[in-house]
Amino acid sequence: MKQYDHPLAQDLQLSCLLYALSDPFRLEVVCKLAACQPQPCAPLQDGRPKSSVSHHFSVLRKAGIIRTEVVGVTHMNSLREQELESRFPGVLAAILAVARAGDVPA
Amino acid sequence: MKQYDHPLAQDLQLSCLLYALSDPFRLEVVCKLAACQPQPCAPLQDGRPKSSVSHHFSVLRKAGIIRTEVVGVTHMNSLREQELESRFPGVLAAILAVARAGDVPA
DNA sequence: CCGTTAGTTCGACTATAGTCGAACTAACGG
DNA sequence: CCGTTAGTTCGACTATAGTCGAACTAACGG
Repeated sequence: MKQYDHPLAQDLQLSCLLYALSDPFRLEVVCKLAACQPQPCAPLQDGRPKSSVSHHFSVLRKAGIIRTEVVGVTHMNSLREQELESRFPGVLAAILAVARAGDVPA
Repeated sequence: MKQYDHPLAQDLQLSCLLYALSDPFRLEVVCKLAACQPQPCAPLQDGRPKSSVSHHFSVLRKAGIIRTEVVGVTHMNSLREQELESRFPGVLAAILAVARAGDVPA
């Protein structure tokens, strides 16, 4: 399998970023990635079928939020933090801070 | 017409806020409001039919981003900046800063 | 009162996003 | 090679969001 295409930081759209993060599952994935990078998709599935998970990762990838690298048989995901920070200063950081704070486990 | 109901700051959801701002028209409305508050809906219509505009204002209202007060025959909208800042510190400010920077008129 | 202004609500339509099973693909491991 | 692991792609379905015209509503202004 070839490596993935990732959009250039300069081509990213704020609307797409916000949209991608407005889904609770995707936001959670991003939070978990922020806590532990890089990570394959599997541990983040949270009980969903692989095809759904794959869809969400693809949305995050197209929004420029994550980078996926094929390493052997696993696909390692990481956040494009520096690029996002230079393109959208403060945005991801503020969102992650709030999302983490809301993560109080019941 | 009665005044509107606005959700309490503590009940707001980050996902809803991000979702509301992920629509380019709504983001633009929020930017314009940030520049000039309070403002009625009419000057922000941007050529769309009233029913569409009303829908978008309602989404922003339900997400807790704007407050609408009925003043005579007009409905004055303003951002709930302080409340959003205390509920979601830094989020709106960062998004607005980026959105404004991208507002380079052609 | 009656017209006007400002915006909402309703309903029908369209488009898009998410969901998931099934078939597929790519690379590793023995 | 052949099975396994990890994830993608496809296609069908469902649900939700946005769009807009038409009818409505609330308050003002004369």
